This record gives sequence, structure tokens and C-alpha cells, in this order.
Amino acid sequence: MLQVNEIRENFERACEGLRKRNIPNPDALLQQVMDMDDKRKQTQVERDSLQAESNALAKQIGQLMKSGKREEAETIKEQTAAIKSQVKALEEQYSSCENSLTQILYSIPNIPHESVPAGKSAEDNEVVLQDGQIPELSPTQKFPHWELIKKYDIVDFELGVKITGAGFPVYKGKGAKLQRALVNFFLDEAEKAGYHEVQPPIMINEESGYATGQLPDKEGQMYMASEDGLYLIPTAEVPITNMYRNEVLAEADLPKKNAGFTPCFRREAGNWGAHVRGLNRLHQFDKVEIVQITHPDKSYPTLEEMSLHVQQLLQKLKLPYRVLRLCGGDMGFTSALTYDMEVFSAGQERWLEVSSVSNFETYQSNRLKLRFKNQDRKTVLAHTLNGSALALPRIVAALLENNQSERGIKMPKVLVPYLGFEWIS
RNA sequence: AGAGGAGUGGCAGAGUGGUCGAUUGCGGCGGUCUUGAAAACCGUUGAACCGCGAGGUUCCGGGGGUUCGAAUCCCUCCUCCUCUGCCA
Repeated sequence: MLQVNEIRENFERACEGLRKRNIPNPDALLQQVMDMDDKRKQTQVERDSLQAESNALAKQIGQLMKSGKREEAETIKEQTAAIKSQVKALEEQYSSCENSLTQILYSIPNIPHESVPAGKSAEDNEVVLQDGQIPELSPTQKFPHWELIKKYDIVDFELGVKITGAGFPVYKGKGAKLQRALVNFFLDEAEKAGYHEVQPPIMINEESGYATGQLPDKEGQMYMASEDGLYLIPTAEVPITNMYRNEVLAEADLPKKNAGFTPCFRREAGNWGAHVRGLNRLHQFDKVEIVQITHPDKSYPTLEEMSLHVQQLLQKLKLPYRVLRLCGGDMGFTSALTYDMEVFSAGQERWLEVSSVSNFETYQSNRLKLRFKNQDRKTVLAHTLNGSALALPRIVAALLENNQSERGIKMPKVLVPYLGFEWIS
């Protein structure tokens, strides 16, 4: 969540940023935040001084009791009753101030970076670059992946429906091997780029959900095991970033670079339509995630570095891709700047989002209480970033569609050592 | 899952109702000594919030309670250890 002090210091910039997110009347909203914070401070001052008074009296009583002056102690005791009830009232007022301040801050998204274009929807995203060869498929061999997987019997949706429900496919034979190969390839590449591999839990508690911003914003998007109060992760970002919740790192420890493979679970409530057939949208899918914790001065160069890492994966897989700078209206709640990577899938003739790389600046670390000690020995909030590198299903879709031919589907060279075969046929 | 024990500052470990934010040791930082280092000695050493400052408030696993006053008593949750049971 946003820091009130930052809002104070950069009021105009903050308002402008929220306008980019199409938030109506940001001036009034942020003014309200500052007023609530003022109220909070004022209440704290009142409470603290009264508490100090009460503490002093208690101390006096202690001393009197010690020296045997019972009666004097009793007299002072009587005075404390009034103060005590006042303290209690102020205490309640303070926590109600704090709660409503937190509530309103939870409802305000991150301030977009200067470079974020204004815009309402995905149509206003800015194409930063496009690379790779868009394949020209013959009209007789131009199938969408949901037909190809049936033909080669490598992913079975019906079987998944039987076991679980829609959106939980069963990968079979070479389809299953392709999953395994991609995961290993992505993890190896991440390791080469200096990421430390971790395998985190795929269920998280409520606190973790709040800390990275999935809660309360995306409550309905996560599966929940209500008996135990745990959520299935929508992305490895949540457990991996939460490894650093309530930590104070040394500046020399930065950047922290972690990568992990996990299945991801999304309810995608109300998100289904004709364009989400096959592997385009699932309730469970596999993803390798890269996460960095950086010094605030380094987070934007790091974002570029991460974007480049993802692009290199796509280049190695020989997939045509483009990079989008998301507009204010399409960007995630907690992000300050997001690049989406899309691959062109020739069977559907559509661009498919396969990665999203974001800088959250201090929005997450403020909730996480993730800080580091700087050279002046001050504890300051670190910046957090993450990105998919990569999400599997749409990569699989594009690989199948783009590499199809009469002979079968040719696997990209880099995957062959992982797969042990070259063709799905 | 059942029975018992325990959670205190970076770590170890005192403290069972009143100057306890907390004895002490180790570690860390600064200094004396030294050509330099070690040893020794001296000093210093948690965090958050409010305040220009002086200073104040809060924090002894989390939350709640008793009390004029709680690390210390009570309730509850969490975690760890030991034993028993179960199980990839």
C-alpha cells in the first residue's frame, strides 16, 4: 500500500498517477487519506501523554507501597480510575483511526510510473517492440492447438473434467514430457541468469495474501481451503516474495534474486468466453516465476533486465513476440510499471500473454515490512519485482500452433535435449 | 492426533507483579595499545510510531483479559522440542 508520507511529499504526482488509473477525484481521495492520518497522529499524541501520566502514577504507587505508605498509595489509586477510562477511550479511537486509514489505503492502487501511458483497457497498451518471425502456415495445416492436442493425444480436457472440472487438463505422453522439459529449461535459464532456485509452498496463509496484495483486492480469484484458512497460490510471487516479510536485509545482500517453479491456481470467476478455449485460460497451470528484491535506485534497471531475460527465453524458443507497456487502466493493482510479453500463436492468429514483468516499488514492501539498512544505517523499504519466466500453457499453445506441419509438430532445438525427441507426431 | 515441556534483543541465556526495554556472556561497532593483526582493556550496541527538539508511547511468539502497575497471573491461538500413535 502507499505510504502516507510519500503522498504528502508528492501530492500532485500521486493525483496525476491515480488519474491515469481512471480513479475519479483522486485529489479528494488522497486529501482524505492525509486528514485521516492527521487525525491518527493527533489521537496518538493525546493518548501517549495521558498514558505517560498514568504510567507516572503507577510508578508512584509502586514506590509508596514499597516504603509502606499504604494510605497515600490508595489515594493516588483513586485518581487513576478517571485517567484509565480516558486512556481506554483514546485507545479505541486510535485503533479505529488506524483501521479506517488502512482500509482506505488498501483500496488505493499503486501510483503508476511516469512512463505508463494513460488508457482505459488493453487496447491502450503501448507496443514497445516486436521481434521474431511470424510463421506462414499453409491453409491446409493451420489448426488451433485444441485440435492439435486432440490429434496427437497429448492434452486431455475431458479427462480433467472427470477428475476435477473444467480448466484442469491432463497432460499425457509427449504433452506431459513437454511440460517437464519447459520447466527444466526455464529453471536452468533462470539459474544461469543468477537466480537462486526455491521450491515454496503452494498454499499460503491470509497474512501472506495481504502482504503481496492479493488480499483483499483479489479475494474471489483464489481457491481457499476454508477449514484451515489457507489459499492456493495464484502465482509463486506470493510465497517467494513473502519469504522476506518482516525482514531487515543488509544493503550488501541486495539484490535478492529467486526463481521458483510452482503450479498456479486461479478461479477466473466470470472470465470465460469463446476466446479462452483450450490452453488459453486454465484454473491450474504451471509457471516459473522470477522475483527480485532490490535497492530503490536499482529497481528500474532491474525491471529492464528481467524483461530482457524473458525475451531471451522467447527468442530461444523461436517464438515471435512483442512487448507491451501496460496502460494505467490495464495494469495490476499493486504495480507501478508492467511489461507484458505476448507470443503470436499462428493457429488462432492471436497474440497470447505469456509473461508479465512488474516493478511494485514500495507498494508490496510497505505491507510486507520488507526493509534494508542503508549506508546511513537507516531502515528503508526495499523495492520488489517479479515476472513470469514463463507460464507454460500458452507457450505450449504457441509452440504447437506455430510449428505444425503435415509431418507433425517440430520442437525447438533448445528443448530437444530436455525432451529426448524432436517431433510430436 | 494424544500427553508433557518450552517460546525473552543477531545468538546463547537470566529474570515469576513495581525505576525491567529487560542482568550476563558471545557476536557486532568505535577506541586504547600495535609497524599491522590477534590478545587484553575501555566504551557502545534492538525496533516502530509521535515530536523541530527535549522527550513521550508501544513492543519479551500472536491476540485478548486481570491489575493503579504484567516479560512475570489468566484465557486463546500459533510455533518448536520430547514421548506415544499414524503416515508418503
